[in-house]
This record gives sequence, C-alpha cells and structure tokens, in this order.
Amino acid sequence: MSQRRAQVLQAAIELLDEVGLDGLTMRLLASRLGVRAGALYRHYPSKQALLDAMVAHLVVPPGEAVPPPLDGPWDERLRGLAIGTRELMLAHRDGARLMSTFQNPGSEAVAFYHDLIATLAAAGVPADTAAAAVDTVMAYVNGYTTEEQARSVATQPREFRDRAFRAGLELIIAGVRASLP
Amino acid sequence: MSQRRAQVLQAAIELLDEVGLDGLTMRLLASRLGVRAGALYRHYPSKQALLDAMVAHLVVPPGEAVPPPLDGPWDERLRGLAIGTRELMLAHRDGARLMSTFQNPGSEAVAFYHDLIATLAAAGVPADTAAAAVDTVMAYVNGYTTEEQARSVATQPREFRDRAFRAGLELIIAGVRASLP
DNA sequence: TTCCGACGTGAACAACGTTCACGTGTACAT
DNA sequence: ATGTACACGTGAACGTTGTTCACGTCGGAA
Repeated sequence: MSQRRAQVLQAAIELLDEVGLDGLTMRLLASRLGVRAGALYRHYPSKQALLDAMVAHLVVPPGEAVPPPLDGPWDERLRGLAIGTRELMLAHRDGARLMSTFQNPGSEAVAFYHDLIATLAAAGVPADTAAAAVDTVMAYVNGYTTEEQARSVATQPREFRDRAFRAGLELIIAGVRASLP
Repeated sequence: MSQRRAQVLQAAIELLDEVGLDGLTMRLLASRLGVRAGALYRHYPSKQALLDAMVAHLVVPPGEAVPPPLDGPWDERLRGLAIGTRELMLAHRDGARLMSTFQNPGSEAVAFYHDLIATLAAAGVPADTAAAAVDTVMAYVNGYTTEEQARSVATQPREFRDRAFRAGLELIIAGVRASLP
C-alpha cells in the first residue's frame, strides 16, 4: 500500500469522527490534507472505494488480536461476537451506518461464521437453528446499534444502552438454549 | 389535505418502487407529474418532509385495520408486531431504509408499545424483560429487513427469507418464554 | 541528461436540493 | 363585469456534491 494512500485513509477516519458520515466530503477531506479534491482520486478510484477501505481498516485494526474468543462454550462465543461487533461499530461516529455501506463479508469473517455455527452444532444445537442463531444475533446487533447511533447525541448514558443491549442479547441466547435437548 | 398534495405523495410512492430511494429525485418526481422541480415546494417544504409523509402514509394505509391483534396471548401479539412491521417494510422497494429516515415514533405506535409491554407483564414476564423483549424484536426486524432489502434483487426466494426471519423471531420468543416463572 | 512515475492543480461537468421573482388561471365577492 | 385573492407553476439561478481530465511539478533511476 502506497504511503500517501494510508495517510488519506487515516485522515478520512479522523474526519469521520469529527463531522460524521454525512459531513465526510471529498473536498473537506482534501482540504484537511492540504490538497484539492481531485487529487484524492489518485489514491482511491471513488468515494465508495474509500469508504470500503475505511470499513476494512476498522474491522481489522492492524496489530490487534481477533476479539471474539475462538474457543470456549458456544454461548460465550456468541456473546463475544455480538459485543465485539457492537464495540467495533461504536468505536467511531456513524460506525454502524458506515459498516452497512460494505457488503463484501470478507473471507475471514465468513470462516469465523462457519466455525461458530459448527461450534453451536457440536454443543447440540440443531443445524438450522445454529445458522439462524448467528444470523439473528447479527441482525439484532446491526438493528440495535444503527438505531442507537442514529439517535443523535446519546439521549441515554452509555451504561444504560449497554444494559439494554445485553438484555436483548441474553434473550436470544436463552432462546437458543431452549432449543437444546 | 390539499388535492394536489395527495397526488404528489402518491406519485412519490409509485416512483419509489420504480427507481428506489436513491433514484427518487425531486426533478424526476416533478417530471413524472409534468411539472418542474420547484413546483413541488408549494406542497412540501423540503424533500425530508415528503419522505416523512410517505412513511406516515405507508405505516397507516388508509381504510385498513390495525394489522397486529390487539388482544390474545402475548407471544402471538409479539409475533404479529414483528411480522406486520416486516410486511410493511417489504411492501415497497427500500421500505426499511425509508422507514429509518423517520424518527417521530407517532403517538399511536407509542400507545401500542406500552399496551404490548403491559400484556407481556400481565403474562408473567418481568417488567424490564418485557420492555427489552419489544425493543429486541424491533431491533431484530429492522436489522434483518434492512439487510434483506440491501442485498439488491433478492438473491434468495421470498419463501426462504420468510423462513429464516421466522426462525430468528421464534428464537427471541423462546428466550422470552424462558424468563417466565 | 533524460525519462518516468507519483502527485497535485484548476477548471470544468452533470446532478442534486432549494429559493425566488414572476407569471398564470380559476373562483368568489363586490 | 370587475377586482381580488389564492393555488399552482415557470425559469433561472445558487451552492453543494462526486467525478474527470489535460496539464503541470518534482525527485530518483537509467
């Protein structure tokens, strides 16, 4: 990766936290780099490509271990997936909306999914229920966090929102547990 | 409501299904009505106001009874809320995204929520769990349907997606049931 | 020295939401 | 019949957006 390319990416992420996704303009980003808008297209072919790069960079922070535990009981892994994903989204302004602009799941994430589903199945969860559980948790995380960040500047304190999120998550996990023999 | 105002609203909804939310332009909508873009501002003060009116019109289709049953067992009511909301979103292209541009919950919806929470509580669900259950279901419906509609032109047939949605929903309901004494 | 590649400029293009002074026509009251 | 009020639409513009492109500049390698 080109040196300058990385600087553009870095500046874009910083600017996102300052002005939000709607305020993130090619011209504003360029001016932050002391440059005109057209110059950015030397490094990224389009704004969408830049947004994709931002997602990829935030999802896999370099030099950081994979957050969710790769072993352990199925419910802890499911919890780790949900909490870790939400943490990732909350780490930056409009993080959830930004993530939803990205569709390529990435082979690493896909592998993690399959492994997680296999773990659930090994714990006795019916095969179709295991897949449904992972999808359900992801849909819930996405829906909850998107709405949470859309409600402008946090009407409720973080602790409250954490508790509500955990409550819903435990509800789903309890549902999965109920499907065990 | 002015006659013309209703025609603009009607045309906007039809155009939404043809070109999607991103293609829904004031100029295109105006040309569909045989008019210039500026004329639309006689009827709606802004595009956002028009989008809000579209949501309000779609959420409460005139001359149609309230879809979710107002009585019955708590799990059927929860199911009705989830399925009905998803049905509403799927009724039009980009329906989920359109709904999420609207934030005023509307007093009617709020009343329905409180009534539903009371029903859950009456059935023995702990008070905080009841509120969490409704929030969780709504977050799930939003997350699932948004992702479903974002995946361009339905990679999977409707029947499959219905089954997957129901599976996740039943998972949450089972989780609520597990909290009963 | 020459050449090449990375980088940036400046001006433009099309499209967007929005505004505004200015025209219509229709209906109702005088 | 005349005047007036109102609903509706025009046409042109403004500022902003993403994007393109011919043209520069500058440093290092051949």
